[in-house]
Amino acid sequence: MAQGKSGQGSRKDDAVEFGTIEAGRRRNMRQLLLRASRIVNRHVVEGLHARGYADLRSTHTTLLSNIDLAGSTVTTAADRAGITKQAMGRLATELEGAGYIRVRADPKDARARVLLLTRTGKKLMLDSLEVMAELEQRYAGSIGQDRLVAILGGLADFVEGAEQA
Amino acid sequence: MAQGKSGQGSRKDDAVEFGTIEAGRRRNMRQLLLRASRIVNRHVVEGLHARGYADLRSTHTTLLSNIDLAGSTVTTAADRAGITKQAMGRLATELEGAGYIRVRADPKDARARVLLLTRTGKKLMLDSLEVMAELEQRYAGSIGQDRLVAILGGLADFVEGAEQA
DNA sequence: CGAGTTAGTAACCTAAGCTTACCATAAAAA
DNA sequence: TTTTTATGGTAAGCTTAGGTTACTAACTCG
Repeated sequence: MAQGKSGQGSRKDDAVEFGTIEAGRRRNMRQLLLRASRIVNRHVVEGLHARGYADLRSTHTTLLSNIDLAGSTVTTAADRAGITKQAMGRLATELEGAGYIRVRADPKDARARVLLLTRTGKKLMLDSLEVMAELEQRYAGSIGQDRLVAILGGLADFVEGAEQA
Repeated sequence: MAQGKSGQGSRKDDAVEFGTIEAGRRRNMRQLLLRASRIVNRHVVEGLHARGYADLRSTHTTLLSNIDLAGSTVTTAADRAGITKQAMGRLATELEGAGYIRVRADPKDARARVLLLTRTGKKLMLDSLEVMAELEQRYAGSIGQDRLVAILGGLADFVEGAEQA
């Protein structure tokens, strides 16, 4: 609960210590992450649309960036992406319907369905990599390459560290 | 995760250049931000619940961390938070119903509604600041204080820079 | 004073994921 | 070889967090 410091406000209603509030208000980690990811998501969608992928949403890249060229199962991709297999399965259905991936049976496991890129899907993959690369360049130009790298590296470690805990 | 580029690169279907894909696949900014913010959100909720605020969701701190102690209007808080006033208005309704804030008419503007913390709300504010402080300490312990600071500072500049563009 | 702007609300929509429940197959145990 | 348990996947529905459109009431400025 509250930190038991002494100095307090004069009015009854203010009988709570507030020395630290303004400090805490600045750069709230939760809010920064939220806003940053909204910004990036918006930019990714814009970039994709600008390249003619009108039917794609940014989350579709979650599948793309988590399958191997040789093909990956739904569960594997989901694990890598850090989402449930149901969520990944839905992405797969959508991308399959749009012709970007095709789904093959796994010869070693009749339960598994292997996702792999079609020709169109590979083009999409390249384009989406390009979108991200352009965005990162733009961001680097704005806040500095070194700081961007620091963010990405730090975030990667953070995510990795926090997810096994 | 390796699965190098050496697969079946010779088939017709693979006639697209893929040299850069593996590189792009690592540490995707969009995905990192998304996962990191999910993690932090979850931790915030856990921390709040652990302190007895069972009825709160993490987004409620979006209001808390964007109003002044002297009171702020819905629109001001929304602007600071980077969300619409409708969204902030809803948060205000919820927090008012739960007794954490109270809403007063603005003497200078009959349209405006000023949000300010109740006694309980101030306690909540302190507790939520404490939650964040603890989390940040925990994160600093995991990835290092300096890297955490770099992330927060970098993100703050990123958000600021990107939002006016 | 009237035109346009701003604070706020209401109703509905969207995105992205999660939970619970279930089936079919595979792998481990008995 | 059965039985049991774990795993890949799907389905249906829920949750979170926010946005869009549309509107009212009040403010501001020429």
